[in-house]
Amino acid sequence: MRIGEVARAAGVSPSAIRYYEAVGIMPPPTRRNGRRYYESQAVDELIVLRFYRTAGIPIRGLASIVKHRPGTTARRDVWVDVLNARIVDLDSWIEKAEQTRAVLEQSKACRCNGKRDDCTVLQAANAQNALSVSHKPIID
Amino acid sequence: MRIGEVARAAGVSPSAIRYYEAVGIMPPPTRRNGRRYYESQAVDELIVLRFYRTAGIPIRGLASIVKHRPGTTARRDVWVDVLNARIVDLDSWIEKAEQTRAVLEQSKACRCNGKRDDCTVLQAANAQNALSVSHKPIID
DNA sequence: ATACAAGTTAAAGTGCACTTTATGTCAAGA
DNA sequence: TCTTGACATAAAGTGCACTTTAACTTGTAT
Repeated sequence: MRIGEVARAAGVSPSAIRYYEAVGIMPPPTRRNGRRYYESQAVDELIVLRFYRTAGIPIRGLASIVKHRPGTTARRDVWVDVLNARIVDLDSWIEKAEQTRAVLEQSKACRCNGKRDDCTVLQAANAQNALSVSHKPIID
Repeated sequence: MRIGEVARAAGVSPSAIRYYEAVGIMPPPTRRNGRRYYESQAVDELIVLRFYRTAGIPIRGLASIVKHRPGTTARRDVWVDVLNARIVDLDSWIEKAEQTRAVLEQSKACRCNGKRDDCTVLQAANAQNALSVSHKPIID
């Protein structure tokens, strides 16, 4: 299969596939006349990659996760560790998002009309900012 | 107050304040000898801005939300609409994150050893990718 | 023979929200 | 007076994950 067909089958763009190859998370396929030719297995690899990306695992993290994936010369424990790390991140992110949602909801009730001490938004802001542990985006 | 003091009090950087002014979400303060001098109220404004940013509202969205904030010549309904929109976004994001977490958890059990049909990761990937509604990061 | 789709590369562009840098000005304390 | 720190600006840089562009080659159908 050539790159276009693989791309359609896996639901990613050809340029993304080339990019994945360039950064080392997809193995370079065989070439004929300069063109890339893939085994059908490559589609599965890309589907899994897309899954990990959708799950918010950054490209940097994928390098190690791809190496230790089941079905390769793998260390399952390494792979599971990476997944667990991501799950922990997701959990803390969800917690934070729920807090934020609550504060947002609460602040809608603000009727301060410019009076600082009546301002629910400002109170919420102070509360929220106080406990703001920095969180990076987990999913995009 | 000069910019440094305001920045410390609000927990943002001076350069961020200048940036907010440049993009129009902070009003330009008075100047003396070229320097910015702020009223103490500006600290509150910045705390609220920081709160909105932490809640994942992008700069673009802040322009309209700032204009209609309580205590200004505001239209409360516009402001509440923007907050509601963000809450809806957050909700769908949280739902997605929880799904992803579950799929990640489930895929840890994979024992496929290279056999395509036994691969829990691939199955999870297919399931997840099938329902992937595109979600932008809500919080950073 | 020729047109067209699909592939190739390197390099630059995108979007977001700032930060960093380079260069210069201003006010106050020793 | 001199130094220091805080401020000013414009422009470029950062990080991430690709995408887009420009210029070129290849395979296939008519």
